[in-house]
Amino acid sequence: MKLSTKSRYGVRFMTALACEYGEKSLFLKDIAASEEISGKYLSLIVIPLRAAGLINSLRGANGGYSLARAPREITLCDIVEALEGETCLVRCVKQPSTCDRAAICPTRDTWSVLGNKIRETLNSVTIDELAKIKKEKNKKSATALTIM
Amino acid sequence: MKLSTKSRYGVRFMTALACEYGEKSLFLKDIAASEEISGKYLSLIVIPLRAAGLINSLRGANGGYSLARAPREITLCDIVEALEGETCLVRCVKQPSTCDRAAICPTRDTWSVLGNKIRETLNSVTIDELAKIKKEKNKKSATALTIM
DNA sequence: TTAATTACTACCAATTAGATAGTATATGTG
DNA sequence: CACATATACTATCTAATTGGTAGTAATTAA
Repeated sequence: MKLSTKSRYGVRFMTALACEYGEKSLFLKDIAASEEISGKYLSLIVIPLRAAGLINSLRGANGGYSLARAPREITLCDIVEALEGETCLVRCVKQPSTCDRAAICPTRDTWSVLGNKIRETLNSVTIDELAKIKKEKNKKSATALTIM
Repeated sequence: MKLSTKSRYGVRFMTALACEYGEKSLFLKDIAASEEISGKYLSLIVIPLRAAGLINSLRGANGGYSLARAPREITLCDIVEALEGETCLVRCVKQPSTCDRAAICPTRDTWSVLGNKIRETLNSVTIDELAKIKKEKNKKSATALTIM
């Protein structure tokens, strides 16, 4: 029941892109630097995000990444599912054939419901909101530094 | 985001006990046999359940396990937290000191909310309900066999 | 005393997580 | 065209976790 760093880094990457949506595309290395994440590692995380159609990328000099659609159209569920594979908690929920007890199992329904609720919650948060929070917090910490 | 077999086995163990609550205590090996779980492995899982005060145990001949309180007073959250340690998705939610970005982090609040919702959902299910479902399903599969 | 049961400790194999490294490929610019 | 710079891809590595086995100690009813 731990969220992998892959998902967390992915969300941070996407939020960074969301902050500049419509303005410009960003270099991976810059995001990695400002988020204090290994660039090489982040470059692996980015691949499934592109495969899922969440981001656009441009190679070569002055290339970079940008969101494939509006921040308010991208939820945490999109990101986590792209990176985590399936969000469902136990395999038997989606693939009953993998467990011959599926028909008798009293808990299977419960795991299914729980999985749905988790997806629901993840879907209720868009990176648009996260970007706003990020900008706000950045501003605050900036003025805090100024005062000091 | 996968639920460990430890948690799943633990829930099945507890549900089996709930089915006999007030009637008798059960031997671990019998539960292991009927649930098709390795007895040795299950005997490890049981330890934290006892430590959490969810079950009583009696050693020696005619010993066994029984629930420490009524099935409707035991939720999935009790079991999962006993076995999984903490249900929270990211460490920084409970221990902000482990991440020096906690104050600026825009996603931390989200993980916190998600964790609460998961706990809420887990808490909404008691093993009393699971025991009822289990008894029902067992009955059905029994009659199904008879018909055949 | 003995058989049966839980309690405890140690170990082990396979998988996954979290990276690092190097190379290939594309592209804007001089 | 050449070159600097960026993404794309593949391989590898280490540490932690997962899922499980094995053996022994302690307890208790008969």
